[in-house]
Amino acid sequence: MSENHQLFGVEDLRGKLSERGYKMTPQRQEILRIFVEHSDYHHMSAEDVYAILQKRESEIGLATVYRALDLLCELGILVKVEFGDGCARYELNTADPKIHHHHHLICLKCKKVIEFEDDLLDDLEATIAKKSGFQILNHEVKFFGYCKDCRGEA
Amino acid sequence: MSENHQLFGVEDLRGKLSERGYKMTPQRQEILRIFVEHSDYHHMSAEDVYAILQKRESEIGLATVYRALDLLCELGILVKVEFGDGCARYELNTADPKIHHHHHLICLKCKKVIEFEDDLLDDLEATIAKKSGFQILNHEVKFFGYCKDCRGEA
DNA sequence: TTTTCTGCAAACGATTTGCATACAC
DNA sequence: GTGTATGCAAATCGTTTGCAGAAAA
Repeated sequence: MSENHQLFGVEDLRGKLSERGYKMTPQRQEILRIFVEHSDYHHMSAEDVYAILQKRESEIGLATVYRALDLLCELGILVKVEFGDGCARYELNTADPKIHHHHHLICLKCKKVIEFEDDLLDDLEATIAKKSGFQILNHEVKFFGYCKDCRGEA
Repeated sequence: MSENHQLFGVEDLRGKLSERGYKMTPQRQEILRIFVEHSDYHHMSAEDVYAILQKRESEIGLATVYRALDLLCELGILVKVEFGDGCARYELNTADPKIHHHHHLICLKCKKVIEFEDDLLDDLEATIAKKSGFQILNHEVKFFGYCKDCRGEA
């Protein structure tokens, strides 16, 4: 498990919060810490986070988890992702989105989600910006198909 | 409004259904027809489809709409897309997905969804297939940012 | 005739909200 | 002290499901 300061420190959080008139609370701190500590998992749902909190005998309620996740997204600390299974997941937004973008490979058979660390969308973004006048801040790419283990059976 | 035979005819539907042991029903036919007739809109939600049916004084229930949409996706006739607003949309899957892929540009301010007709992901798919052994059947790309009208105000 | 499909209403699960209290500033 | 945040429970909303009757094969 990584230390807090590696990815996102308490003071970074306090700063971003107060910038926008929000308050620092132990709940928000702890929920963010869960993402930092589990940064190897990627994408956790609100229920996942809540389950971890309960294992720690935390008193934090599910509604607070949802509110904190929303807020952390608004601050650009987390990113919301949806895989089409009816529940949203959240991941740490790494410092420079241009550098660390990754894609999700979703297996239609076993429902596994594989991360693919590579971006290669800069050209496409430039093309789109030029043709449409759209200012792109972020993107989300999902590939659907069969993973190595399932491709034979389908 | 286009004629049925241009995009997807009744007999195509009957064929795909019976291939897999499903039955042709007027409900399924009508729901598909709505997509063909509104192919200029793209992505309609179940509620959108239901609203159109009600305007036509159809007796088709919402549950049937959901079931038909699922089925049409399973048959590869429709494609399900999610924009993160908590309700799924569906679009006609054009005959050859390799040819007609498009991307969605989602404006963070006015929530408008703009279609961008261009793909350019073949190289990326090839790279992923080679590196990960994942067999890609389909992909979904969303870009988040500000549209031409909103980019000044943000 | 047999099986699948439909419509309705009830159930469901993820997320949001109202409210009184507790806490950060 | 003031305004925001919390926890709880209830409400909401999109979607799914159970069931009895209707329709396709």
